[in-house]
Formats: sequence, structure tokens, C-alpha cells
Amino acid sequence: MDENIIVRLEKAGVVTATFRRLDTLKKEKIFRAALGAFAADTFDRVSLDNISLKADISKGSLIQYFALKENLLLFVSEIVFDNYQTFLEEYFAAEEPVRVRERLNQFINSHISYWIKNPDEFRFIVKMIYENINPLSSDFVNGFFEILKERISIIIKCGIERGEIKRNANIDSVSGLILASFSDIMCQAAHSNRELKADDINRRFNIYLNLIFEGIKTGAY
Amino acid sequence: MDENIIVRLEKAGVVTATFRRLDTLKKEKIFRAALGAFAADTFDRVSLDNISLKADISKGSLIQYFALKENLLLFVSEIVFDNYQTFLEEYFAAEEPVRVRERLNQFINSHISYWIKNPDEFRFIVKMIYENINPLSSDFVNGFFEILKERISIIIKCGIERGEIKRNANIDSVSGLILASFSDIMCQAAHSNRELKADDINRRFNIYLNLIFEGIKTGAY
Amino acid sequence: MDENIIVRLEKAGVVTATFRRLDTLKKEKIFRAALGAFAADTFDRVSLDNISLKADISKGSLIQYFALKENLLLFVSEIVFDNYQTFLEEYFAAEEPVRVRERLNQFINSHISYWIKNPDEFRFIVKMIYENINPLSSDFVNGFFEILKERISIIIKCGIERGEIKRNANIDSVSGLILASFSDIMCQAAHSNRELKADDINRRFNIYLNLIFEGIKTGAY
Amino acid sequence: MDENIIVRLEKAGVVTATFRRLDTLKKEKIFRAALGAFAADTFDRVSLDNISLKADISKGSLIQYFALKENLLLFVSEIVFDNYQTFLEEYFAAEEPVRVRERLNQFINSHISYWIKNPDEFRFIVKMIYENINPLSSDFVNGFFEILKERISIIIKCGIERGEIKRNANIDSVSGLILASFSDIMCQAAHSNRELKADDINRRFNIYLNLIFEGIKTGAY
DNA sequence: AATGAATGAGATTTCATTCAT
DNA sequence: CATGAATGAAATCTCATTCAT
Repeated sequence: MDENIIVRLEKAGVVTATFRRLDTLKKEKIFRAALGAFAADTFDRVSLDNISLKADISKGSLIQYFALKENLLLFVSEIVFDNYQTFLEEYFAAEEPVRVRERLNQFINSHISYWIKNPDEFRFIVKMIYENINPLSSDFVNGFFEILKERISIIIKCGIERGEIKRNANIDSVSGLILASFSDIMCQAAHSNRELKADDINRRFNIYLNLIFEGIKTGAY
Repeated sequence: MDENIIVRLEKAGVVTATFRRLDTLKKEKIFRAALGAFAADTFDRVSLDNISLKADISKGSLIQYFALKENLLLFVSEIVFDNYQTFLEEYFAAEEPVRVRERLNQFINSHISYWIKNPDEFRFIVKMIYENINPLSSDFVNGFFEILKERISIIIKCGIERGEIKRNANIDSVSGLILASFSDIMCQAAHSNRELKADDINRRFNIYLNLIFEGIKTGAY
Repeated sequence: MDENIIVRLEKAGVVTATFRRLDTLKKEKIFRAALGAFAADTFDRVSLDNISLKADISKGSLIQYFALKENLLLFVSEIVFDNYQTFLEEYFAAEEPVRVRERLNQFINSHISYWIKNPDEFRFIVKMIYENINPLSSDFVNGFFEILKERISIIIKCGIERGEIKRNANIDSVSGLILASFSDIMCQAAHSNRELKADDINRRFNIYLNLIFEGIKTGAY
Repeated sequence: MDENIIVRLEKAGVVTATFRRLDTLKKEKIFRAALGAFAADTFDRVSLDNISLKADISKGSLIQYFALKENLLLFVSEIVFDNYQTFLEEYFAAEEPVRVRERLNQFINSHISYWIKNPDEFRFIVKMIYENINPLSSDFVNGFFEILKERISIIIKCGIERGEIKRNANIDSVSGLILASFSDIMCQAAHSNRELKADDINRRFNIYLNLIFEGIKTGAY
């Protein structure tokens, strides 16, 4: 939990000073409780009673921290987004340059690990993708896809420069298609109502990648 | 409105006999009212008051027809699904065999027309895709994607047979990737908050199709 | 309870159609319960629970009839105002022309009887006089004083014409002073926390009237 | 701020010893904050948060000084009352004996100045007049009117002795009528929602005084 | 069959007051 | 002594569902 975010959220009126001053562990617990609740159900079906119970605080405290239920969702969104961004940054900082095909494979694998390690975050994102407490969720989802696509674009661009991808390929389109594949698999995994299976997801994504790389047209080779 | 569906739904306890006996026009009106409501907002935010008002019937009648609010959603789902299925059947009945690439293009174009002509149905489907009044919406979405994918599979299979698509291409995978592209574009269109623009959607889909057909790998030709 | 008022209030969105259709006796009961509550305490201290209990209906019904607590107060205000207006009209319809001094005496006496017969209405008006859920209460109070002053003005004017009051007396000022006396006595009576005593109030008002008529300046005779 | 009052209030359990020991300036600041709040709104709508914010102290301190919200109101009442009493005493100490009519005029003028200089106190008194956190406000209002009437009585009595007012005039009644006029004008001024205009108030009061002095009966001269 | 009146469970939110630090 | 975190009671309001007519 990055305290800088809390400070920013306080300025934006999303959390109160009281919340900011809370012990980090307590903040974390509240975040977890709220995340779990919002990941599991529709905004309207999430009840403050439920969250406060899980967070071991009173409903009164919860409202003292966030004033509005909507702010609680906003808070969760920000943290989830930040966590994901951090994950991306750390991943790319440690990434060793390899062939583009392999890089994409590693990229998806790291995501799979991340989702498996953070299942609530995973479900929360999928939930937000189409829930419509607009424009809140729109902003979140757009932001999420934006940073994801940006990274994919970098990989693709590098692939072109290394001569592994066609010179005339449109970076934006290719990234868009890969993102679509990624999103599709992610959502299907979320819908399957079971725990994520890394192998399965990886295999399916690579099948898509193969098709995209090789093309399906006869005589494409 | 296919009365056979109503009979089936009555047996399943989704609608009452009273509803079945209603005039088809009245049924249609209720369907339209409910569809519009469910397409526009989250399940919990849809109110029976609102629907009964739009349908020009009393709330009492509404509940007498469906007993539960959930059943109303179920009813709408079934009709939407059936309408879409009918559209698919009629489309393929009239389809003239052409080259696979062009067939897919026609396929997407016909969908675009369908969505533009039936915007509530379009938004309803998108809404259902991730809303989770489980397992209701899951079933609907799975069913929807299933029949869609089935049709795409047929086209792909034919393309292989005609030698336009690689012989060793896995039909299921290729269909899945195309479906992912399709779904991605559909959802983006729904999220844009403006009316659908046929040209735009078509262009974007064809860009994806091109990539998938040609492949992006260097020397793929 | 004048049903025309209910119709007007429905158009203004103060009461719902459901309430309008209610049995008059039930409406009356609800009015009595709400009047009693608002007469006894501050707006914020009046609870819907309390009123619904007294009116022998559920809280849900109450809210179905008025939607907002504020509307309930609005409703009560209108009825109280109308009742008072009716009282004034009936009084003046039956009034026999007598000397101005005696007319004013009769006027206050009829009011005293009215307040004693309708103690809740009395306390409600006094309460409204300075409660500040503005501009609602302002409107009510202004309206109340307006029709009261209007009647006093008529009496005064007649007194001038009959030569019982100085020709150059300003009708508005004189009415204002008498109204001030009236209001003062009314409020003191309300504050005394005991039931109103007709004789006492009458005597005090007449003392004021005497002073106003005779003047206190030496050699005024 | 008279520290003797604080000592008395402490004995009565209205304020705590902790509060008594506070710096006078701090006490004054708390008084001002609370006065402003209670003058602006209904008792229930005044929040301790708001007051503590304005007073630059914590809510915890506030409650430690007064224990109960009601006590805070009591405290404010006492200070307002004392301030007003001081004003009256100082005014009469400096008053030069003139004709009764003129004295009353000066009396009202001094009040107008006082209210304009202390608008919160003015609004607070008007608010208390009919707000019913009984019997607290009753006591306050009765006390307020009592000392006001007492002063008016003295002036009237003197007027009788000087032969300017009829010998047989009942002092109490005359004072009561003048007080009623006074109160009426004061409340109307408070209700006008604009800042007090000295000239206007003075003119209206003198009109009433004229009527009371001259009488309205024909041939009163 | 159609209506709509009645209900009550449940949601968010406010805020005085308690209490630990 | 000052602080402010924690609480819980109470309030309004929503709305699906029941049921009498």
C-alpha cells in the first residue's frame, strides 16, 4: 500500500484524514475486505455491513474513512491499478531481451502468475470491465487497457526493429489484436468459475499467438 | 415472439400460464419494456415500477406474469437469444458461397446491421457478458458465444476445404481467435457511448482479419 | 378534508395518486397523526416511525403516500391552512355588523374557541412561525398572517368608515399593531405549557385593544 | 466573558472544570463558534464537528468541556443573556432623562444598534424564541423578555410620574403592548432574510408607538 | 385476470458520545 | 489535557413481493 496514493486520494476527497492516519496494516485489511466484496458482486449488492464485518471494524468507522460507498470503490480501484502498474514496472525492469515471440510468452506467463497470486484483484478487474457505475469504471478500465497495450506495443515495436515482425505491420493494430486475445482469455478464465489453471491459459494464449504470427492463409509461408 | 418458447418457459416456471395466454402484442410490449430497462442498467437498478410503466401494465400484473424479477430477466434473455438465433439462421439460409475472407466480411457486416437495427438487444448482450447474477448470465453468455462460434467454425472449415486456409489449421482455435476479435470490437463499440458506426466497426474488424490471415511474422509470405 | 386540495397536491408532487385514492377517513387519520407529531416537535425530531405508528399504517405506506418526509409536512401545512381559512370564511359569513371595538372582541373570541377546539393545529401554527425549514415554513407563516391581517384590515376600514376610528388612521399600521398584539398573546399562550384558558386570553387581548383605542398619552381624551 | 458565570455554570454541571481553566480568549472563541452555529440552524442540525472546526479545537475537547451538546447550548444561552443584560445596564447608566416618547425612541435605537453590531446574538435570540428544546429555550426566552419588559416598565412608570402618560394607565399592560410591538418588529426583521436596516425598523416602531400614544379612537384628542 | 395498496427487510448515512493514547 | 479513532443507534428511503378486491 503506497502511502502517496492515500495522500493523493485524501486531497481528492476520496478518503478522509482519519483513514490516512490509520496503521498501514489496518488500511491493508480494509482494502482486502473491500476488494474481495467488490470482486465478488455488483456494486449495489456489496453492502457496507459485509465489508466492515470482514475488515473487523464497525460500519461507522468505514463511513468515517470514506464518507460514501462510491469512494470505497474508488479507493479500491486506485490501489488495484497501482499494484498492477507496479507489477508491470517490476516485470519490465527485470525482463531480459529475447525474441519477440518468446517475450510475449513470458509476458503472458507473468500475468498468469500475477492473477493466480492475486485472484481478487483479477476478478475485480474483470468485474470492472463492464460494470457501469459510469464513468468511474470506464476510467478504470480504459486506464488498465491503456497501460497494458502500451507495453505490448513496445514489445511489438522491438520485434519489428529486430526484423522478427513484418516491417509494414501496424503496431497499434497488432497490439490491439493481441490485447483482444489476452482479454478474451482472461474473461473466459474468470467466467469458468474455477480457479485459474496456468498451463491451460498459457497454452490457449500461445495458440492464438501462433495463429497471429504465422497467419492462416494458405501459402502464407 | 415465438409462442413455443413461452410454452417452454411456462413449464420451466419462468412465466405463468396467465402470461402465456396474453395477446402476443402485449407480450411483445412487455418484452420491449423489460429489454430496454435491463439493457440500460444493472439488474439491481432496474425497477419493476419502471418496466410496468413503460409496458403500460400494472406492477401487480408484472409480478403475476413472472413471479420473480429474476424470471423477467430470464424471459428477456431467452427471447433475445432466440431472436439472435433466428437472425443467424436467416442469414445463413440466404448466404451465397464466396471466398472465406469475403464471407467473414459479410458475416460481420450483417451483424453490424443487426446491432444497429436492434440497439437494445446489442446493449443487453454486452451487459450480460459480465454482469453476474450467476449462473443466469453465464449460461446466456456461453450460449451466445457458442452459436456464434459454431457459425464461424463452419465458415473456417469451408475455407480449409476450399484450400483458402491452411490445411493443418485448428478450426476451433481459429474460430476462437476470430471470435475474440469480434467480441473485442463489439465491446469497445458498446463502451464508446455513442451510436454505432458501421464503417468504423467494419474497418477495424477487417484490419484484425488481415493480420490473422496474413500473419505478422517476417517472411510469412 | 377537502379532496380538491389533495388533487392539487398530487399535481404538485406532494402526495401520490395512491394517497389520493385512500379512504377519506384514513387520510384524516394520517393527517391527525402527522399534525400531532409536527405540532409537538422540531422537524428533525419528528420520526416517520412515530407517525406511522400513530396512524396505524406501516412506514412503507407512509413513504409510498408522500415519498419525502418534507412532503408530509407540506401536506399538513396545506390542510391546516385550508382549515383555518374555512374557519375564517364561515366566521365572517355569519358575522353581524356591530361596532368595531366589539367586532374585534368577537373576532378574538372566535379564534380562542377555534384554538381550544383544535389544539394541535394551534401548536402547529405557532411552531411553524419560527421553525426554519425555509422557505417552506416562511411561506406558510406569511400566508397565515396575510389572511389574518386582511380580515383585521377589513374590520378597521369599516371602523373608519363608520366614524369610530380616526379618519387619518393608516389601516395597514393599525392592523399591524393589532396583529402584533394578537400574535404576542397567541405565542405566550402556546408557551405557557398549559391548556389555553379562554377568559384569560380574552382579557389580555382586550386590555391591549383598550390601550390601542384610547391611547396612553395624557390628555388624549 | 464574565468568569463568574463560568464558575456558576461549572457548579450547575453545564461546563467542566477543564473548561473553566481555559484561557479566556479560547473560551470566547468557542462561544463565538457555537453561537454562530446555533444562530444559523436548528439544534439538531448543528453538528459538533462544525463547531469544533470553527473553534479550532478538536471534537474531543468540545465534549470534554461540555459533556453534552445540550450543555453547549445552555452555555451559549447564558453568555448571550449576560451580554444583553450588560448592554441594558450600560445603556441605562448612560441614559439622560428625556420625555418618555423620546426615551422609548432612544431605547429602540440602541437595540437596533446592538443587534446590528451583534447579528449572531440577534438571530440566536429569535431562534430560541420558539425553538423547543424545552424547557431550556422557554427559560431563556422568558428571562429575556422579563428583563426587557422590566426596563420598559421603568420608562413607562417614569412617564406616568412626569404626567406624560395617563395616570390610570396600567404599567404592566402598557409595557406588554410595547414589548409585543417590539417583538413583532424584531421577528419580522429576522425573517426578512436580509441585513437589518436601522432606519426601516426605527420608522416602523415609531408608527406603532404613535398609535399607542395617540390612540385610534375618534375624538381621542 | 388485473390492479394497486400494504408491507418489511435492508441499504446508506449522520453524528453524539465513549474511550484509549 | 488534548486528541481523534471507534462506535452504534437512529433516521430516511427503496423496492420486490404479498394479497385483497
